[in-house]
Amino acid sequence: MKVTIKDIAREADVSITTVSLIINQKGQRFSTDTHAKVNEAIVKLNYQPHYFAKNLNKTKSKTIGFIVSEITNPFFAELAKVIEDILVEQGYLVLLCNSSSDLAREERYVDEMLYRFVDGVFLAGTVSDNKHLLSKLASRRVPYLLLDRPSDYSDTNGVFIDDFAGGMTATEHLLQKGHTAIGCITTKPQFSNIYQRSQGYLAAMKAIKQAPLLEEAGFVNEQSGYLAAQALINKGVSAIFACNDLMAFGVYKAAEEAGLSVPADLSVIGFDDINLAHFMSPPLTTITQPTQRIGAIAARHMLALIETETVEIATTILPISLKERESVKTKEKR
Amino acid sequence: MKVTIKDIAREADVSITTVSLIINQKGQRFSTDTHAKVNEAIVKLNYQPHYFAKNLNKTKSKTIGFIVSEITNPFFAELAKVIEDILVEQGYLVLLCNSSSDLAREERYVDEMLYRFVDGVFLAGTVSDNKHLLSKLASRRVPYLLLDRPSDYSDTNGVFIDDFAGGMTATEHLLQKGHTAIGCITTKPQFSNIYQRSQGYLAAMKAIKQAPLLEEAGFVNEQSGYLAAQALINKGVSAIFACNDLMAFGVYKAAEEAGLSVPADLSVIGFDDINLAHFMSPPLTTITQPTQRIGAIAARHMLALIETETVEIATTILPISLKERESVKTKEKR
DNA sequence: TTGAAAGCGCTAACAC
DNA sequence: GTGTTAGCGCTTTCAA
Repeated sequence: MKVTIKDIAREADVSITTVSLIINQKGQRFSTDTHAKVNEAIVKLNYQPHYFAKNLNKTKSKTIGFIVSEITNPFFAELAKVIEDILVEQGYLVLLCNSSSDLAREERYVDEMLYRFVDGVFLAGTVSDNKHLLSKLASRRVPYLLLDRPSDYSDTNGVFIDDFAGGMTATEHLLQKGHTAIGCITTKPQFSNIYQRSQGYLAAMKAIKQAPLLEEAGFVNEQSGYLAAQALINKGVSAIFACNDLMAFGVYKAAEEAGLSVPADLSVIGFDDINLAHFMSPPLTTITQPTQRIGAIAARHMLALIETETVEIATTILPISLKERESVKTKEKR
Repeated sequence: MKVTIKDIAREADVSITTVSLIINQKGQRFSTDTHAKVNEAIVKLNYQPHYFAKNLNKTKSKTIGFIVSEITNPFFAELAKVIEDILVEQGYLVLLCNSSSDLAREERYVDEMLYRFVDGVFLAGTVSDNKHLLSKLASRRVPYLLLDRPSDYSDTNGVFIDDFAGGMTATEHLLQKGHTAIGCITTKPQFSNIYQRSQGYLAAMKAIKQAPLLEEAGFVNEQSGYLAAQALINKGVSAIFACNDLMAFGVYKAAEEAGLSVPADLSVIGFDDINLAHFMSPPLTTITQPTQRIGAIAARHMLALIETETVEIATTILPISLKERESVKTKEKR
């Protein structure tokens, strides 16, 4: 059967307390000899601690939950990967769950995670109307960190970017290049951060008194972007700001089908700067999210929250930047 | 503090045995009245079972491990999503871990998963030289299922596709379209399934006595595909078979930089049929993996393995199909 | 129909 | 320096 601490104690001819303390690095007080005997027995019998027994009267598990709205969106996959790398390095295992932006499912995940005594949970791009869910976490005193999309309830720990500024930057870039008939593909206000990007667009358009051409996509994926782009193209835009890179893929497709060449006939700008943006034809000009930094800061912050046991509120907003590639061209005057 | 079974027993004025049995649907023998009392108490006190205590003398955890070689490859993200959807539906939680094709890391994950008493583990696209890892799983009698890439040790449960046939199909399609100078971007033999695709290519080329032009990419991503494509283009190919869709992105880029238009000057065919393939410019002709089916079969198989407690070996090989889009064009005779 | 009590493997307060 | 022992919350055997 399974080797237990008892077997080690018998083998090393000491008490189980001794073994337990030595295993948990709390055995300074024991003689070198005792240490040696115990360690030998552990190796000899190939002892492995028992997860459930070890944690029975603890509330931690060296496991961290990560709920993501859409794992097939490379932006989230890249972010999850960065964070997991750091956390694994620190001895944690990550329970990565895909919610498909379904609030009920997110709550279900939180329940399951709480049941399993996760040490903390990340919520990346999840539904923002999540008061109930967050209060569950809070009442169990489990630290959580929101990523990408803030909650509708302001006082939450999280790492975000300045979406509004990103939207403005993207739009201003297009404006600078001489475009005026600029369309923007946004989404429902519920996807608050993405919606903010289009608010930035609106602000930039308003600043120079240009009429905005906003199109609301159903989801924030390629297909939605494609459909919305068709509508915008019909309205005669010369440039489109897609509120994420995935939707920009859809814009490229709609342009091609309409016989429009990017960027000669239609300029396109995205948002996120996923790895693939560089490999699109033409390479996509986009707003870069500092994914590595977001991940690094988030992981460190989580570790701090877990280890210090303080559930302090701290929000980090990281700056974005414009990444110019080849999908935007100066609009020629006629 | 936490509400325990003891509190319920006191509240309902029965013994803890009674409560335990009723909670675990083993209380047929109790009176309706007793059932009612217990259930009321559970609701009233908002009782939640204690994960660690409940599992203390069990070897299951309603958690399933999923090790994936590269979560940022949409193919794996899509596959993981399909499987997770089914498993969650069945009451399991998935421990999704990204290994970046690092064997040591995969072993580490297996250890951690075993430590946490996962009910089973999926290995998707992981390193095939994994005898040691698999034997750990086997000796603990934890069912596992390989996906995408078989192990170098034949007798493993798994769901795969016919990679060799896929490679042949892709190549034959190019041949049929009149191409003869066909390059193929493969990878190291260690990535056995992807390598098999290029073996299919080689077989198809050999069958009509055409000299193959194989280029080995370092990794199986966009950048590697890009570099390999440059080399192939320099050799004057008129068509390229990229052994996965991600590499095809790199081919598109290399073509563009070389001033070649796809498919007019260069035909390209991929492998996997990720969602994005449809949105590339031009839409990528590729070999379709039946991701939904793979996932469904794998999930069902895993559930069966877990529930029947039999660790039977069964390998499923699913057929692939050619998905014609617009990246392949008939080669004109000069 | 119901309950008492042993025990799962480990931790930690306390005693020596 | 080291060991005894009482739990942690739950399941399960056995007795009533």
